[in-house]
Amino acid sequence: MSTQKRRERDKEKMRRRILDAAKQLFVKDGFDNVSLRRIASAIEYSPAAIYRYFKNKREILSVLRDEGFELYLQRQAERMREIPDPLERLKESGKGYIRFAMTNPGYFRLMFCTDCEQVDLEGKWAESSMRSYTHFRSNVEECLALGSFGDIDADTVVFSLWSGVHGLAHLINTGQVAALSGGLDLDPLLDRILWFCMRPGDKEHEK
Amino acid sequence: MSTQKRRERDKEKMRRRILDAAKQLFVKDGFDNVSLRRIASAIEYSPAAIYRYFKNKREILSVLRDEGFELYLQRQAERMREIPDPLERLKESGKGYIRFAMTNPGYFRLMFCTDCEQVDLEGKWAESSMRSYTHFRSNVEECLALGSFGDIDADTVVFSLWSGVHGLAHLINTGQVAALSGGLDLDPLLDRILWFCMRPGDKEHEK
DNA sequence: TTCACTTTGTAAACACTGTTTACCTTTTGT
DNA sequence: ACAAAAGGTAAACAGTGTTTACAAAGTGAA
Repeated sequence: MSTQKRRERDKEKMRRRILDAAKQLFVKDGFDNVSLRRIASAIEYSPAAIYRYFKNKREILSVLRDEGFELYLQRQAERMREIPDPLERLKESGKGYIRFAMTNPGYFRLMFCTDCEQVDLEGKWAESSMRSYTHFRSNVEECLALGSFGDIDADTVVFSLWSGVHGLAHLINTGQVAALSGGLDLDPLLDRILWFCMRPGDKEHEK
Repeated sequence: MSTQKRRERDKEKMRRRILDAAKQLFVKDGFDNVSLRRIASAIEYSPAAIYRYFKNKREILSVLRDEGFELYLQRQAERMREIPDPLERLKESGKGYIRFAMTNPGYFRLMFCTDCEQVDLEGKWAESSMRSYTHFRSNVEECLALGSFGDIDADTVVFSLWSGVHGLAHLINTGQVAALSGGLDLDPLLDRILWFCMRPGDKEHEK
């Protein structure tokens, strides 16, 4: 009867325990520096037990990544609802991306910096990240409709801004900005960078 | 007498053999997926032999990274010498960066995507990458002197452009652009992106 | 209750990893 | 000729992800 449902709940509970333990460790020490034995001992089970719930270590990463995107997307969406102006909203979402990378460096790396192969189990690059991308893209298209960037196609703007924000986050994350900016106050610099990336373009396409 | 010098040359030759084998493997399969035993068997020595020439695996990476930067810098410098206009030169160096990332994905990751900790042996983030940065920065400053980006500080432009180009390279490298651009012709898109990133800014600082 | 069957957990093994140790041979400078 | 140093290695150490064989417990039906 309901035995089966209870067992399914139990199974889900166990998966959660594994995911929580793994997330904590991955975020702290990085995917490659966490062994299954450490995850196992964190939840006080044997290493082999984990394989009853996940087919391998990569699948754990994959699920965590998806959950992370879901959470990130939700928080982002909340904040963005309060900003009616598309361009202002675009800037703010860029700031959110950077803020996320700085406050959760481990999680950021998990979500945005692991290559497709490493996480991709069934040949489809997680669709949660796809949804994040779609949100961003429609925001850009709003701006374009208002003429914020002049006469230019969406793809160019989308990938330019995405690259800019992502690259900045990545450079901060790997410690390269800190190594080269030389004790500069980072926060106002970030604002200026975002402002620069999203500065208005020419109304006329040259040449 | 000259015995000592010959021995030093021999030692250097052996280091080269190790570096060459390691580079080939690292570039093909990634740092973490290459074992010392594979490097060792590639040069037909025992694994332990390598430790007579490098203190550990990370040091091999560190040296390769440095050499890579040296080479990259040299090639870049050659090309750039032929372009007198600073802004045009800046765009071209961005293209060089992307081209490098696309034609040598493994090497790109080795050089630009390994975090400081992983390669940093003596607490100093390799100075060869620093020189690359200095080159780029002075190019930006030339452009600023000509008013190419309006009235704005160097740091903002430097980090904006660096982020943009680096981020794009990284997104291409991890397969995310391919996954999302959906069969678009990449090459002309790249041109448009670079053109967009380096579009002229306002002459007047708003607000 | 008894019985087959599935589920859940584990110890042990497998084939790896980076690195260190002890030891041997060869080369060196005196 | 001889002590010292250098170059190379097999074996071991402690670790990795994963699989296997097996035991215990829970389940549903006779």
